[in-house]
Amino acid sequence: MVISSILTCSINELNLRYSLTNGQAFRWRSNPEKSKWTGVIGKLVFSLQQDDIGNLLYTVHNPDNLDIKDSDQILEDYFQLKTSLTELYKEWSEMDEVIAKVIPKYPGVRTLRIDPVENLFTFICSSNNNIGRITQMVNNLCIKFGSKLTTVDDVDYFSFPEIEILSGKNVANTLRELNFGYRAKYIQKAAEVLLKEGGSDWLFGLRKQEYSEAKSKLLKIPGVGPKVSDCICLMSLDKTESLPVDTHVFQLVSKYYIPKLRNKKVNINVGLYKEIGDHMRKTWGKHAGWAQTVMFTSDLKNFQTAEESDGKKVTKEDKTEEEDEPKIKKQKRS
DNA sequence: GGGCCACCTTTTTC
DNA sequence: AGAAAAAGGTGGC
Repeated sequence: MVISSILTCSINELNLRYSLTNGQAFRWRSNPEKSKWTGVIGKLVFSLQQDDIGNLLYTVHNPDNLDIKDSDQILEDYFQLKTSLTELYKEWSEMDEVIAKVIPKYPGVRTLRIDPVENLFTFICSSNNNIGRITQMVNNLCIKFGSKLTTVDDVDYFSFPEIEILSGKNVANTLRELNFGYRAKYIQKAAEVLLKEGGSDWLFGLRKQEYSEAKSKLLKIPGVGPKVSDCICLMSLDKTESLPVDTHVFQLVSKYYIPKLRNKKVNINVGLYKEIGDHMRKTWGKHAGWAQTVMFTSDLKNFQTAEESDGKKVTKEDKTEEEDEPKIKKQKRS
Protein backbone atom coordinates (compact mmCIF):
# COMPACT_ATOMS: atom_id res chain seq x y z
CA MET A 1 0.00 0.00 0.00
CA VAL A 2 1.24 3.44 -0.94
CA ILE A 3 -0.48 6.77 -1.29
CA SER A 4 0.15 9.28 -4.05
CA SER A 5 -0.94 12.85 -4.59
CA ILE A 6 -0.15 16.10 -6.36
CA LEU A 7 0.68 19.41 -4.72
CA THR A 8 0.25 22.58 -6.72
CA CYS A 9 3.61 24.24 -7.21
CA SER A 10 5.81 25.82 -9.87
CA ILE A 11 9.41 25.61 -11.03
CA ASN A 12 10.09 29.10 -9.73
CA GLU A 13 8.85 28.16 -6.28
CA LEU A 14 10.71 24.86 -6.03
CA ASN A 15 13.66 23.19 -7.70
CA LEU A 16 14.05 19.76 -6.16
CA ARG A 17 17.62 19.14 -7.24
CA TYR A 18 18.90 22.43 -5.91
CA SER A 19 16.94 22.34 -2.70
CA LEU A 20 17.65 18.72 -1.82
CA THR A 21 21.35 18.49 -2.70
CA ASN A 22 22.70 21.89 -1.75
CA GLY A 23 23.84 20.81 1.66
CA GLN A 24 20.75 21.32 3.77
CA ALA A 25 19.47 17.77 3.86
CA PHE A 26 21.79 14.84 3.22
CA ARG A 27 19.54 11.85 2.81
CA TRP A 28 17.83 12.29 -0.55
CA ARG A 29 18.65 9.90 -3.35
CA SER A 30 17.77 10.41 -6.99
CA ASN A 31 17.20 8.19 -9.99
CA PRO A 32 19.87 8.49 -12.72
CA GLU A 33 17.84 11.11 -14.59
CA LYS A 34 17.64 13.31 -11.47
CA SER A 35 13.92 13.51 -12.00
CA LYS A 36 12.76 11.55 -8.98
CA TRP A 37 13.97 11.89 -5.40
CA THR A 38 13.43 9.45 -2.57
CA GLY A 39 14.13 10.16 1.06
CA VAL A 40 12.82 10.27 4.59
CA ILE A 41 10.81 12.94 6.36
CA GLY A 42 10.15 11.96 9.92
CA LYS A 43 9.15 8.30 9.77
CA LEU A 44 7.76 8.48 6.24
CA VAL A 45 9.54 7.55 3.03
CA PHE A 46 8.65 9.92 0.23
CA SER A 47 9.36 9.89 -3.51
CA LEU A 48 9.11 13.31 -5.15
CA GLN A 49 8.84 14.41 -8.77
CA GLN A 50 7.77 17.53 -10.59
CA ASP A 51 5.80 17.85 -13.81
CA ASP A 52 6.87 20.31 -16.49
CA ILE A 53 5.30 23.30 -14.81
CA GLY A 54 6.60 22.31 -11.41
CA ASN A 55 3.66 20.69 -9.63
CA LEU A 56 4.87 18.30 -6.98
CA LEU A 57 3.94 14.66 -7.60
CA TYR A 58 4.67 12.44 -4.67
CA THR A 59 4.31 8.99 -3.21
CA VAL A 60 4.48 7.90 0.41
CA HIS A 61 5.81 4.35 0.53
CA ASN A 62 4.94 3.50 4.13
CA PRO A 63 1.81 5.50 4.91
CA ASP A 64 0.16 3.13 7.42
CA ASN A 65 -3.04 4.97 8.24
CA LEU A 66 -1.87 8.31 6.95
CA ASP A 67 -4.41 10.58 5.32
CA ILE A 68 -3.53 12.35 2.07
CA LYS A 69 -4.32 15.63 3.77
CA ASP A 70 -1.61 14.84 6.31
CA SER A 71 1.03 13.97 3.74
CA ASP A 72 0.23 17.12 1.76
CA GLN A 73 0.70 19.05 4.97
CA ILE A 74 4.01 17.37 5.74
CA LEU A 75 5.46 18.38 2.38
CA GLU A 76 4.09 21.91 2.53
CA ASP A 77 5.75 22.17 5.90
CA TYR A 78 9.06 20.62 4.83
CA PHE A 79 9.42 22.90 1.82
CA GLN A 80 7.78 25.87 3.57
CA LEU A 81 5.58 26.35 0.52
CA LYS A 82 3.40 28.94 2.25
CA THR A 83 6.27 31.39 1.84
CA SER A 84 6.44 32.76 -1.69
CA LEU A 85 9.95 32.42 -3.03
CA THR A 86 9.01 34.39 -6.14
CA GLU A 87 8.07 37.29 -3.91
CA LEU A 88 11.30 37.04 -1.93
CA TYR A 89 13.45 36.85 -5.10
CA LYS A 90 11.75 40.04 -6.26
CA GLU A 91 12.35 41.84 -2.98
CA TRP A 92 16.02 40.81 -2.80
CA SER A 93 16.56 41.89 -6.38
CA GLU A 94 15.27 45.34 -5.56
CA MET A 95 17.49 45.59 -2.51
CA ASP A 96 20.73 44.21 -3.90
CA GLU A 97 22.08 44.17 -7.43
CA VAL A 98 24.58 41.41 -6.70
CA ILE A 99 21.93 38.87 -5.80
CA ALA A 100 19.75 40.21 -8.62
CA LYS A 101 22.30 38.89 -11.10
CA VAL A 102 22.62 35.51 -9.46
CA ILE A 103 19.07 34.43 -8.71
CA PRO A 104 17.66 34.26 -12.24
CA LYS A 105 20.06 31.37 -12.83
CA TYR A 106 19.01 29.58 -9.65
CA PRO A 107 15.21 29.51 -9.47
CA GLY A 108 13.44 27.53 -6.78
CA VAL A 109 16.21 27.28 -4.18
CA ARG A 110 14.22 26.94 -1.00
CA THR A 111 15.33 26.87 2.59
CA LEU A 112 13.99 23.66 4.09
CA ARG A 113 12.30 23.09 7.44
CA ILE A 114 14.15 20.06 8.71
CA ASP A 115 13.53 18.12 11.90
CA PRO A 116 15.77 19.91 14.43
CA VAL A 117 17.08 16.68 15.95
CA GLU A 118 18.20 15.40 12.57
CA ASN A 119 19.60 18.79 11.67
CA LEU A 120 21.56 19.09 14.90
CA PHE A 121 23.42 15.80 14.56
CA THR A 122 23.87 16.20 10.82
CA PHE A 123 25.53 19.57 11.18
CA ILE A 124 27.75 18.41 14.00
CA CYS A 125 29.14 16.13 11.29
CA SER A 126 29.65 19.05 8.93
CA SER A 127 32.63 20.74 10.54
CA ASN A 128 35.78 20.81 8.45
CA ASN A 129 34.11 18.45 6.05
CA ASN A 130 32.70 18.18 2.54
CA ILE A 131 29.18 17.46 1.35
CA GLY A 132 30.08 14.07 -0.11
CA ARG A 133 31.55 12.80 3.11
CA ILE A 134 28.80 14.32 5.28
CA THR A 135 26.23 12.49 3.16
CA GLN A 136 28.02 9.22 3.68
CA MET A 137 28.40 9.77 7.42
CA VAL A 138 24.74 10.65 7.95
CA ASN A 139 23.64 7.63 5.96
CA ASN A 140 25.88 5.40 8.03
CA LEU A 141 24.51 6.96 11.21
CA CYS A 142 20.96 6.10 10.18
CA ILE A 143 21.81 2.60 9.03
CA LYS A 144 23.64 1.87 12.26
CA PHE A 145 21.35 3.50 14.82
CA GLY A 146 18.05 4.18 13.06
CA SER A 147 15.32 1.66 12.34
CA LYS A 148 14.40 0.39 8.92
CA LEU A 149 11.26 1.95 7.51
CA THR A 150 10.84 0.33 4.13
CA THR A 151 12.62 -0.58 0.90
CA VAL A 152 12.22 1.33 -2.35
CA ASP A 153 13.88 0.19 -5.59
CA ASP A 154 16.11 -2.18 -3.62
CA VAL A 155 17.34 0.56 -1.31
CA ASP A 156 16.58 0.42 2.43
CA TYR A 157 15.45 3.63 4.10
CA PHE A 158 15.96 4.27 7.81
CA SER A 159 14.57 6.64 10.40
CA PHE A 160 16.92 9.12 11.98
CA PRO A 161 18.26 7.66 15.26
CA GLU A 162 16.57 8.54 18.56
CA ILE A 163 18.51 10.82 20.89
CA GLU A 164 18.46 8.14 23.61
CA ILE A 165 20.21 5.71 21.31
CA LEU A 166 22.87 8.23 20.29
CA SER A 167 23.62 8.93 23.95
CA GLY A 168 24.63 5.28 24.47
CA LYS A 169 28.02 4.63 26.00
CA ASN A 170 29.44 2.78 23.00
CA VAL A 171 28.23 5.19 20.35
CA ALA A 172 31.40 7.26 20.18
CA ASN A 173 33.54 4.14 19.68
CA THR A 174 31.24 2.78 17.01
CA LEU A 175 31.25 6.08 15.15
CA ARG A 176 35.04 6.22 15.30
CA GLU A 177 35.09 2.90 13.53
CA LEU A 178 32.75 4.36 10.93
CA ASN A 179 35.33 7.08 10.23
CA PHE A 180 33.46 9.92 11.89
CA GLY A 181 36.79 11.14 13.20
CA TYR A 182 36.80 13.60 16.07
CA ARG A 183 33.08 14.24 15.57
CA ALA A 184 32.25 10.81 17.02
CA LYS A 185 32.48 11.95 20.62
CA TYR A 186 30.65 15.21 19.91
CA ILE A 187 27.63 13.26 18.72
CA GLN A 188 27.47 11.05 21.76
CA LYS A 189 28.03 13.93 24.16
CA ALA A 190 25.59 16.19 22.32
CA ALA A 191 22.95 13.49 22.77
CA GLU A 192 23.69 13.34 26.50
CA VAL A 193 23.46 17.10 26.95
CA LEU A 194 20.35 17.28 24.81
CA LEU A 195 18.61 14.66 26.93
CA LYS A 196 19.51 16.54 30.08
CA GLU A 197 18.05 19.74 28.64
CA GLY A 198 14.77 18.11 27.70
CA GLY A 199 15.40 16.24 24.46
CA SER A 200 13.35 16.67 21.35
CA ASP A 201 10.68 18.77 23.07
CA TRP A 202 13.28 21.26 24.26
CA LEU A 203 14.70 21.59 20.74
CA PHE A 204 11.30 22.06 19.13
CA GLY A 205 10.48 24.56 21.85
CA LEU A 206 13.20 26.83 20.52
CA ARG A 207 10.93 27.54 17.54
CA LYS A 208 8.86 29.74 19.80
CA GLN A 209 11.82 31.74 21.06
CA GLU A 210 13.70 34.70 19.67
CA TYR A 211 16.58 34.06 17.30
CA SER A 212 19.25 35.32 19.69
CA GLU A 213 17.92 33.24 22.55
CA ALA A 214 17.58 30.04 20.51
CA LYS A 215 21.04 30.53 19.08
CA SER A 216 22.76 30.96 22.42
CA LYS A 217 20.95 27.99 23.95
CA LEU A 218 22.16 25.73 21.17
CA LEU A 219 25.74 26.75 21.90
CA LYS A 220 25.58 24.73 25.11
CA ILE A 221 25.64 21.55 23.06
CA PRO A 222 29.06 19.99 22.40
CA GLY A 223 30.12 20.22 18.78
CA VAL A 224 27.79 23.17 18.20
CA GLY A 225 29.48 26.51 17.62
CA PRO A 226 28.19 29.74 16.06
CA LYS A 227 27.96 28.40 12.54
CA VAL A 228 26.20 25.11 13.30
CA SER A 229 23.90 26.92 15.71
CA ASP A 230 22.90 29.26 12.91
CA CYS A 231 22.27 26.34 10.56
CA ILE A 232 19.86 24.81 13.05
CA CYS A 233 18.17 28.16 13.62
CA LEU A 234 17.76 28.74 9.90
CA MET A 235 16.82 25.28 8.63
CA SER A 236 14.85 23.96 11.58
CA LEU A 237 13.76 26.71 13.93
CA ASP A 238 12.10 29.25 11.63
CA LYS A 239 14.74 31.94 12.20
CA THR A 240 14.73 33.36 8.68
CA GLU A 241 17.28 36.03 9.64
CA SER A 242 19.82 33.49 10.87
CA LEU A 243 22.81 33.56 8.56
CA PRO A 244 25.45 30.84 8.89
CA VAL A 245 28.86 32.19 7.95
CA ASP A 246 31.03 29.42 6.54
CA THR A 247 34.00 29.46 4.21
CA HIS A 248 31.79 29.83 1.13
CA VAL A 249 29.83 32.71 2.60
CA PHE A 250 32.99 34.38 3.80
CA GLN A 251 34.41 34.18 0.27
CA LEU A 252 31.21 35.55 -1.25
CA VAL A 253 30.88 38.36 1.24
CA SER A 254 34.49 39.45 1.01
CA LYS A 255 34.33 39.36 -2.76
CA TYR A 256 31.07 41.22 -3.31
CA TYR A 257 29.95 42.96 -0.15
CA ILE A 258 32.73 43.90 2.27
CA PRO A 259 35.73 44.87 0.13
CA LYS A 260 38.01 45.50 3.09
CA LEU A 261 38.10 41.73 3.66
CA ARG A 262 39.22 41.01 0.13
CA ASN A 263 42.45 39.16 -0.37
CA LYS A 264 43.04 39.11 3.33
CA LYS A 265 43.95 36.03 5.22
CA VAL A 266 41.58 36.56 8.12
CA ASN A 267 40.26 33.98 10.47
CA ILE A 268 36.68 34.58 11.44
CA ASN A 269 36.39 35.58 15.08
CA VAL A 270 33.24 36.34 17.03
CA GLY A 271 33.22 40.02 16.08
CA LEU A 272 33.74 39.44 12.40
CA TYR A 273 31.18 36.66 12.34
CA LYS A 274 28.58 39.05 13.71
CA GLU A 275 29.67 41.87 11.43
CA ILE A 276 29.18 39.72 8.36
CA GLY A 277 25.78 38.49 9.52
CA ASP A 278 24.59 41.98 10.40
CA HIS A 279 25.82 43.39 7.10
CA MET A 280 23.95 40.77 5.10
CA ARG A 281 20.81 41.15 7.21
CA LYS A 282 20.89 44.83 6.40
CA THR A 283 21.37 43.99 2.72
CA TRP A 284 18.73 41.29 2.40
CA GLY A 285 16.23 41.97 5.17
CA LYS A 286 14.14 39.63 7.30
CA HIS A 287 14.74 36.57 5.14
CA ALA A 288 18.50 37.11 4.87
CA GLY A 289 19.13 33.48 5.75
CA TRP A 290 16.97 32.34 2.85
CA ALA A 291 18.93 34.60 0.54
CA GLN A 292 22.12 33.13 1.90
CA THR A 293 20.86 29.65 0.97
CA VAL A 294 20.52 30.77 -2.65
CA MET A 295 23.91 32.45 -2.73
CA PHE A 296 25.55 29.46 -1.09
CA THR A 297 23.96 27.16 -3.67
CA SER A 298 25.19 29.30 -6.53
CA ASP A 299 28.68 28.98 -5.13
CA LEU A 300 28.66 25.16 -5.09
CA LYS A 301 30.79 23.85 -7.89
CA ASN A 302 28.51 21.05 -8.99
CA PHE A 303 25.74 23.50 -9.79
CA GLN A 304 27.88 25.91 -11.76
CA THR A 305 28.35 26.06 -15.48
CA ALA A 306 31.92 26.04 -16.78
CA GLU A 307 31.73 29.75 -17.36
CA GLU A 308 30.45 30.55 -13.90
CA SER A 309 32.82 28.27 -12.09
CA ASP A 310 35.55 30.60 -13.19
CA GLY A 311 38.33 28.10 -13.35
CA LYS A 312 36.99 25.82 -10.68
CA LYS A 313 36.67 22.38 -12.12
CA VAL A 314 33.78 20.03 -11.55
CA THR A 315 35.37 17.47 -9.37
CA LYS A 316 34.90 13.97 -8.19
CA GLU A 317 33.22 15.11 -5.03
CA ASP A 318 30.57 16.87 -7.02
CA LYS A 319 29.98 13.76 -9.04
CA THR A 320 29.62 11.73 -5.86
CA GLU A 321 26.63 13.88 -5.06
CA GLU A 322 25.14 12.98 -8.37
CA GLU A 323 25.77 9.28 -8.25
CA ASP A 324 23.20 6.76 -7.30
CA GLU A 325 25.42 4.02 -6.06
CA PRO A 326 26.50 4.22 -2.46
CA LYS A 327 30.14 4.83 -2.14
CA ILE A 328 32.11 1.75 -1.27
CA LYS A 329 35.22 2.21 0.72
CA LYS A 330 38.20 1.81 -1.51
CA GLN A 331 40.31 -1.21 -0.82
CA LYS A 332 44.00 -1.31 -1.15
CA ARG A 333 45.34 -3.71 -3.68
CA SER A 334 48.58 -5.52 -3.28
C1' DG B 1 39.03 37.49 26.66
C1' DG B 2 40.89 36.65 22.11
C1' DG B 3 44.02 34.44 19.01
C1' DC B 4 46.06 30.08 17.93
C1' DC B 5 46.10 25.29 16.91
C1' DA B 6 44.92 20.34 17.02
C1' DC B 7 41.47 17.52 15.47
C1' DC B 8 39.73 12.63 11.82
C1' DT B 9 39.33 11.57 7.17
C1' DT B 10 38.69 12.31 2.28
C1' DT B 11 39.16 15.03 -1.67
C1' DT B 12 41.32 18.51 -4.29
C1' DT B 13 45.00 21.37 -5.47
C1' DC B 14 49.58 22.40 -6.76
C1' DA C 1 53.13 11.21 -8.31
C1' DG C 2 53.15 12.88 -3.84
C1' DA C 3 52.86 16.55 -0.46
C1' DA C 4 49.92 20.08 1.19
C1' DA C 5 45.65 22.42 1.65
C1' DA C 6 40.90 22.49 2.05
C1' DA C 7 36.54 20.64 3.19
C1' DG C 8 29.57 24.34 5.14
C1' DG C 9 34.19 24.47 12.40
C1' DT C 10 34.70 23.67 17.31
C1' DG C 11 36.94 23.35 21.75
C1' DG C 12 40.69 24.04 24.56
C1' DC C 13 44.69 26.27 25.87
